[in-house]
Amino acid sequence: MTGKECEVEILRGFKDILPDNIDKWQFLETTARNTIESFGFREIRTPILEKTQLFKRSVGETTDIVEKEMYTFLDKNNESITMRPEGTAGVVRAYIDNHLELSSFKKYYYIGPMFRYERPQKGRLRQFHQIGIEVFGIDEPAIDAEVVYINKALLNNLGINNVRIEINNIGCDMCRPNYMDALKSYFEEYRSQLCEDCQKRLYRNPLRILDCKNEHCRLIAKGAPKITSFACETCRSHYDVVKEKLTDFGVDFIENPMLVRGLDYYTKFVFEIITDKLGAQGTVSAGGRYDNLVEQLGGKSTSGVGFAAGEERLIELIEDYPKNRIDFYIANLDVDEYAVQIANKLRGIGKKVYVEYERRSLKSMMKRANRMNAEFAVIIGENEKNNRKVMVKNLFESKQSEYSLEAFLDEVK
RNA sequence: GUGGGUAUAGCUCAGCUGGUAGAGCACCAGGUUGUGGCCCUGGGGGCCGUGGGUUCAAGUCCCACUACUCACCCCA
Repeated sequence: MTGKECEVEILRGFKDILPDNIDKWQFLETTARNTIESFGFREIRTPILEKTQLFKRSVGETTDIVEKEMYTFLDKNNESITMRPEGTAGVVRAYIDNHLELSSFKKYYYIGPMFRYERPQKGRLRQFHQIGIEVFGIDEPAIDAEVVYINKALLNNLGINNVRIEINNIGCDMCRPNYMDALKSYFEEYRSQLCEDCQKRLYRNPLRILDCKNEHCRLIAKGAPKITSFACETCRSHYDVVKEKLTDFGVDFIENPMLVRGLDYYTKFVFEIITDKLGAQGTVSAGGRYDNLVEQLGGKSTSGVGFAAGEERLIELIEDYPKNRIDFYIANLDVDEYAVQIANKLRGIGKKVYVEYERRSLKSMMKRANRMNAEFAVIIGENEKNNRKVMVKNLFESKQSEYSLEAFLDEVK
């Protein structure tokens, strides 16, 4: 990009999705809709802008997302508004706002852009896209397992198989504080040996130390107390049943007691789907249960469970997908009216038709037809027009023949 | 916010120890008065990211800035 001629440039961390790439995106999103809807979920669309407070209260005041990654502005009324950094908060807000707890419907999904002000790198952008599902008011552990199952089904339908599913129990308000205390006192003994970041984490969120990539910290973390010995009976049995159901549903998983989620609202069961093909950002999808969030945001106490998958990360993993192409390329040798007449007839029966209006040699038109991967070229000039005929070439089979217009339209029906 | 790498044609990149730009792909045209995919020929297009310095001479060396990229932090 030789800056000069391009004074208008895209923002850092933002990306255009060009037609060359769009087939993949459309495949991803239609596959996601079909898969998720096949489980009885329905789409919900919530605004990109919400009051800043919503995210502070749901995601957590002290998380990095809220502390340094949000696109937050004052609107003309001096109200602080934020571009959504994740999807769950908005859906929960809509659930409460619209009194959806009174509806018998509990299963929602969304697809759309999210915004986080971070340094871009592989698999990470400032505007990125997520596909997520949320289930409200179902406490049975089976639904947790179904959420994971749906996620796995989605990946399978996209042809993505080389992933692992990691799960963990992170406890609830009752038992997590005890566990946090135990972690704190354990790590305090090794304080001087921890990396700089972990020394900070020790007081902010000791759970995160479990997640550290530093080799030495990992060693220390290995000996740290496990949630299993602190989880309350409710959390423990919930988690155990989720595991049973996952097995029943045929979902392979790995238990990872070091698995931690970055958002504050998670409780009990959490999971992550990970690939090793994406560099440092291996998490393709993640989710879990959030039993306090609805109440925390002012709704009636209602449990929740869901996941969010990163579209850009999924895109990188998709290998096979249907390519869009046109059915008919009309090589129009200066007979616009006749060309349009034919094209519209074809469109009327659901065909994709590209009409060439540029005056160029037939040779170059045929080249274009080929590049567009058109199945047929319809060649028409004065001759064809005057005799109400069309010259049709099948570009896949390289066969050509002349038809009367009527016979041709009859043929393609 | 911090660290590493990169910056030459629309795209991917070559350009040795400094002598004033190249390939492949793409695009356009021709080889076929109205016919694609392969092949051949030709063509357009670059103040070599920006600014400064060293030098007779800088794409090439030095400095700064900017952008991109990868990684840390954190996350999908």
